[in-house]
Amino acid sequence: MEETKNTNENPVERKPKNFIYEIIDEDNKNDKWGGRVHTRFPPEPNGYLHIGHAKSICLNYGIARDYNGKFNLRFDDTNPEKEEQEYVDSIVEDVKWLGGDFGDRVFYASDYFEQMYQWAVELIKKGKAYVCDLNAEEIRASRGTLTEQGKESAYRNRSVEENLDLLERMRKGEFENGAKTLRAKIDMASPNFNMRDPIMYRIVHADHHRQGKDWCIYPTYDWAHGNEDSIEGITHSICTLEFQNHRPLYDWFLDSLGVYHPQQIEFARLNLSYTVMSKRKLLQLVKENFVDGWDDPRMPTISGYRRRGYTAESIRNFAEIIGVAKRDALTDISLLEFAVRDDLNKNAQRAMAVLKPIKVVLTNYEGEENLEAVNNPENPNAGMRLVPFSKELYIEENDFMENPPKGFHRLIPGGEVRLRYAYIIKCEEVIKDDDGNVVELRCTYDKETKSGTGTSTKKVKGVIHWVSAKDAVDAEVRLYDRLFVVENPGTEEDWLSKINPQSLEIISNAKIEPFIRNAKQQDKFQFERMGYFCVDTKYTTPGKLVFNRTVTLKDSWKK
RNA sequence: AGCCGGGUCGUCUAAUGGCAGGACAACGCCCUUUGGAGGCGUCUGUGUAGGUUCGAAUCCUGCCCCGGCUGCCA
Repeated sequence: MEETKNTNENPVERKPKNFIYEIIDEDNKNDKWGGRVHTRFPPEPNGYLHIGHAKSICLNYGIARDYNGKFNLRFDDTNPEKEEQEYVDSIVEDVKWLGGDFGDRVFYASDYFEQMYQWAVELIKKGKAYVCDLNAEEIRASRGTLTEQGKESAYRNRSVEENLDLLERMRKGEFENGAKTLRAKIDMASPNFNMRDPIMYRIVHADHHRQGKDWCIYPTYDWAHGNEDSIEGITHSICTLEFQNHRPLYDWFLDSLGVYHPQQIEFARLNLSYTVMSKRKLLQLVKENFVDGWDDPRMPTISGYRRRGYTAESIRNFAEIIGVAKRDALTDISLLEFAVRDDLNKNAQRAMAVLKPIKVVLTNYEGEENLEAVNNPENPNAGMRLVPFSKELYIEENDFMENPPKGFHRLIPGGEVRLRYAYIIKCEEVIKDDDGNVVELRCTYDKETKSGTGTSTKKVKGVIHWVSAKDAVDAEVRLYDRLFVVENPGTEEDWLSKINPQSLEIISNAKIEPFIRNAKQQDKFQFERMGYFCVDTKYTTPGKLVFNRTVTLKDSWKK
């Protein structure tokens, strides 16, 4: 996202990325906004941002960047009962991390409350709004149904003076929660429910995380949102499909006020297979401890992916890959995994780590030596490192099979395999405990086969990783799997029962080559043949390294 | 049932009256001291029935299917 080059290129000449770019190109051609492009990302601070928000951030920020426009971060904080400063802080951090550059343009809907109030007064004066005494249940009952029109409120035709007086007293706190509302006077017969005299203000005696006790009436989304966009001079107000039915109301408020009127455009929200995306459900996973907080590496939150080892770059690329359209979609999680593998493959330092160790003793090897290993075959500039080698090693438990299936070309009794960057070894003896478990392999090495010397013509099919037993660093490794066992858990009645009981496996005795000792939080590695891993930010301590598996390597070996 | 929106490979997305293309996934081959990466290749699609047209994914009509809407949430 940070590239700003090619900004001289005329956007109209460029192939539009999606239907929203087409709209903007058209607007610019017609000089609709005087060439301005100004977008915004308007989260409510009632939870942490998830990957669906990332799509929206990339879209909105990307548009501003591509058209040399502006991008606002705006907190839509109109509901004091659900919003908290903790969420504000996390959102700021996540948007920045993703690369959504809002500069100093952080805004709060709550800062516009006075302006919105004045506009409400204007609407009353124009005869387009009224104070209604009906309670929630009465309003619901009078709204009608899908096929029947609603009934007009008995309070609909109060005088302007009475409405003005009542609204002022609502603001002063003279009435209980829910006792009165301010409603737009539109059309109780409209086939669109949103136009059946929607509520503009409700009475909520609650402390607001920023405004404290200043207000006890709060604007509803429909009343507030267009006002916010108008005040900020937004040109294209991009939101998700479920707001399509609200667009006539968005337009009605702004037209009735006669103020600056941005254009609302809707696109399909992201749904990802094997995950839930609703904030309500994510909140429940956190509150009821199904996961270890909002940034649990199994969560589809931005902070969860970050902690898991996803890069901002890979999430941006993912957003680019999936595109933007208006049809509902369930995006396969493999697209996201591809994006992160693609990035990490090019950039992650390689290391050898044995997750489930089994001891190998080289009966004909004495002494020790340091062997050269490539840090990143995709990047020659990453250089080389030295890996200690000695008589006693660990290899991966499942790189040895006593009774291998056809096509298995790793270590078997009497068979040979190459140790990556080292020698070819032969398994001479299998040592078992009383229960018949393999506990040690006695092997011989062929000193003519040292890696890189070209002194051997011997060829083996298999190459396995290893670590020197006395040099290895112990670490905890956390292996994650998808959080749900069904493709679309969000649509399941009993979605909590679809949680994958094996979504986390903790390995406490992994053995890693010694340079890993200096790894810092969030450092990313490819453990060769095992996958991509990063140092966990929550459980790593000075004395103990904890790694999260970001994603596996693609493994084409099938049993 | 009323209104609004939407239906293109298994998945996501292009083609805006003129060769249905790309990516992911899958599969095969080549290469490989990561069963990774890379290279090459294969497979698979316009919901349906009509109409307009030299020509339709695209325009028109009917039907079918999917999503959203009856919060003082956003």
